[in-house]
Amino acid sequence: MEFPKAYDPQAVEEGWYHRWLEGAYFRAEVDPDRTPFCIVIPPPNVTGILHLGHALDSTLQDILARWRRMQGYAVLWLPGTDHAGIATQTKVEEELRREGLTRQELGREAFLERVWAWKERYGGIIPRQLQRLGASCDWSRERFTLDPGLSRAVRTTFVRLYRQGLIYRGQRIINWCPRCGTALSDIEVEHRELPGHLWHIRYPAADGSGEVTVATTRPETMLGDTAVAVHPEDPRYASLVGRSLRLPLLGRQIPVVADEAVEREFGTGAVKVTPAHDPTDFQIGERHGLPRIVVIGLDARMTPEAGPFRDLDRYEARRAVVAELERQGLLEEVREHTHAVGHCSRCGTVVEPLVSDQWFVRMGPLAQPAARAALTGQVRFVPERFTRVYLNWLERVEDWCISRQLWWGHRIPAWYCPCGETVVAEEEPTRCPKCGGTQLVQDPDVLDTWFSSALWPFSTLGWPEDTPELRFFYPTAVLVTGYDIIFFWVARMIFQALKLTGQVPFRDVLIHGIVRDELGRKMSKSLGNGIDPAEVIDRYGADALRFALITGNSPGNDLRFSWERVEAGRNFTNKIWNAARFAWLNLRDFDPGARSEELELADRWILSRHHRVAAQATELLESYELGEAGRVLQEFFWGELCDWYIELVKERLAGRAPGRAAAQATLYRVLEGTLRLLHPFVPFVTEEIWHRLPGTGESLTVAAWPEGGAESYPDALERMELVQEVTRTARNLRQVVGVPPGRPAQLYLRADSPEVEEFLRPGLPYVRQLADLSVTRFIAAEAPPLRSVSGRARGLELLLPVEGLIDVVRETARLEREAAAARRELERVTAKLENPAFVAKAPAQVVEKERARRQDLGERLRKLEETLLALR
RNA sequence: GGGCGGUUAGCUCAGCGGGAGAGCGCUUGACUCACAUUCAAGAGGCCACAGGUUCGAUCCCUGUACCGCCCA
Repeated sequence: MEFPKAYDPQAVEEGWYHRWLEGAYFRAEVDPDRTPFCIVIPPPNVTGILHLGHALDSTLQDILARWRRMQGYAVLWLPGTDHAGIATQTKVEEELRREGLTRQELGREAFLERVWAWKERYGGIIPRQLQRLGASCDWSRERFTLDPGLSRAVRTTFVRLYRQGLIYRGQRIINWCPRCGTALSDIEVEHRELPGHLWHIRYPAADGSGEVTVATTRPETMLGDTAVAVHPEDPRYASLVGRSLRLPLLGRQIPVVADEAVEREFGTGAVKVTPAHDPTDFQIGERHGLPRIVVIGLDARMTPEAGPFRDLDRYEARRAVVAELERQGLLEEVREHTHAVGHCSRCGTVVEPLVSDQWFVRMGPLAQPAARAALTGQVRFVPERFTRVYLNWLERVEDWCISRQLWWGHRIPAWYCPCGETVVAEEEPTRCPKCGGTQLVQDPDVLDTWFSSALWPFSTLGWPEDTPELRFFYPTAVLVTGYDIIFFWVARMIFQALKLTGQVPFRDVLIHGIVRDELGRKMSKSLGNGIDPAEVIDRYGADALRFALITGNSPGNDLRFSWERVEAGRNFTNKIWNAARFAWLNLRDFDPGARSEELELADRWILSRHHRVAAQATELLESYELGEAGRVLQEFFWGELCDWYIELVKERLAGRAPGRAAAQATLYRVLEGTLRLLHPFVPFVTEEIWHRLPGTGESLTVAAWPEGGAESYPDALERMELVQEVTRTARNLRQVVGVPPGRPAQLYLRADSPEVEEFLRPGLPYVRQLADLSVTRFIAAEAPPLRSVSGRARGLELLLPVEGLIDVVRETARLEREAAAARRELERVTAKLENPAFVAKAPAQVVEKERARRQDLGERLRKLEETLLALR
């Protein structure tokens, strides 16, 4: 077998994914003997492509899934996509437009065939990209929101909620996107602050006695005014309430009403009321029984109700209305004014609030239990602060408009009879239950895509059937998603689950931030700053991308993408590869089954560290601190296993020092165990390496997770810490003196006490080896001074003899810097210890630590001053 | 207007009651028999500001400033 010097992800990733699929390691089975662990993927848009946000989201899920799988849970990570009503339909309509066609010309049936064909063509992209990322989904259970089973779940839900009065059809104000030609829910509207104007318009009294000035940002809607409202406690207008005004331009009489919704400070304190075109006005209209006059149509043009302004576009109408008011002297003033304007979150068009007949979900009765589930901890948000975001939304949520004037989606299961009867049923009714007529016509609209997504955690498991999967895997363990869809999706899943299954859909919700570009901007199509995960994988490998995405940021915060981080990830995978290569070269004659000989200090140290790190990683994963877990493992692998242990065992493995077999056994155990710990984070490189080691099994994906904690040698940990400190100081002295690399140096040690000397003694060969020293020798405290440079480690002094002259000036400066630092520290520590409150109240352990520090600092300072004196 | 997050090394970010950390960048040295996608040594920080709690605050509390996000 070959073991190239550099890791080449291209050469192994695809092959491993295939073998994982062949081995069916990701296949989830209902197994009552094991604990279930289920994650449903947030279904991406079926015809979309994977972006870095998905890559982050999926990596987090994959880490959890792989980790739990290794722990022995029955893991189901269920993949799938949603039909993304507006987005997909829009794409296909664009394609039609290029052919000079519209969907209306094509007709509903033929159009839907086109969309399905489109879905077949592009629907496989995302799953393939997830596979490249290494996602350990159970593809045999892949779902699509328009699958028959999931469609049935949608119909069942609709009918059930309708019968309970939780779904109704009614005339309410909705957000209309004139470009998409459909109603939108409140959260599909993005409010953007835009500069505009505040027009002050005079409305004369009907009887000619005076006038009222109203302020508005949308003068064109005045054509639909059916009242003017003032605050009931506003003394300025108290006498006006109940009187009539004459609406300018159209001349109809409208009343002045008093309503608490009016803000007295805004404009003049009197507002025009257009119930058909403003949500607040709609509510005022409801309270006062005002008529609703629709003056802006679905095409964003003025309706015949607008009289002389009919057929004008809404913005043309605005200009025309303002011009006419001005001509008639009714425009009192115009002020600059910025205000929030709603835009379609899908296409960016300014939405038009207007009254129309739509289907709604009554939110009051559903929101309350959903809030309680979070308050009682049945659903737990991680990080916790997102609970508030969720609760605040539920508190003030309005009824949810679920009908869309689209063709691509779940058709609303409601049929209308000419007799006026509405039939809501799961299956198409043959005749009207009221009049027996057969002229039933189905509602032409479809449901909001999120209506089906809201059922995802249980519809994918077979609901409304009582399937074994549903019974075993539901409620799911954790949902992983971005904070940007807490309202759209998370909240809706929770209230639907509680209503329909009587259970929460998941116990935990792990929220992450969004991935931004290198400049911190949101990635978007219009900016063209998106980065294709496939390109990153091509260049650096999936493991490098995964590692870059999950380290260096904290849960719930946004993450800035950077190629540098990916490069660092790639370097890490290469480091893992090469450490394994070293092991492989040195384990050719190793028998994992053989009894190992006695371990020495370094072996006991690295084993202790390994177990401690395993325990730490497990804890961090349990608390969803995946990035921190990854960081801890990287730090251990690189900073301890490679930089210290492997360097140390080189002598033994090469036969230049005794204890080769123990070194082999330890290296093998620690490396093999750490590969397991790293596998959820970087699955490809670890799997590839694992199979190159002797005595390993079928696949790392199903190898047991090392829980850690077992084997620990506290003395080895402490001793190695001192070895490291002495080594570092010795290396520093070498550098200071300018001993050329490769030329062994001599080092003398002067311990503060015999205990320190004894403690360090077993580690001395390590120091010699690592700092490239020919001799290390303890000398007595009173030994005559040497011509040397000195440094200090805890409890002892290091002396590196100098041949010839040393640069007295430089050395003096260096030592003075050190002495100054030591003095500062000593003062701080002394002040602390002289504070009786500290000694009395701080934990004994802390006080003891400070005392030891004072001791050591005092010693250090004394030695430094001695040396400085000698130099002068 | 309400809420949330951020302000820590040149850059990007971790840490969050007891000696300020990482990656990248920078300086110096080394192609040392796993790795130059590397190794060793080093420079660099009143942890935004002002109060408070505490024996002790980068960390907890209150407020201020600036940046960003969400909701109205």
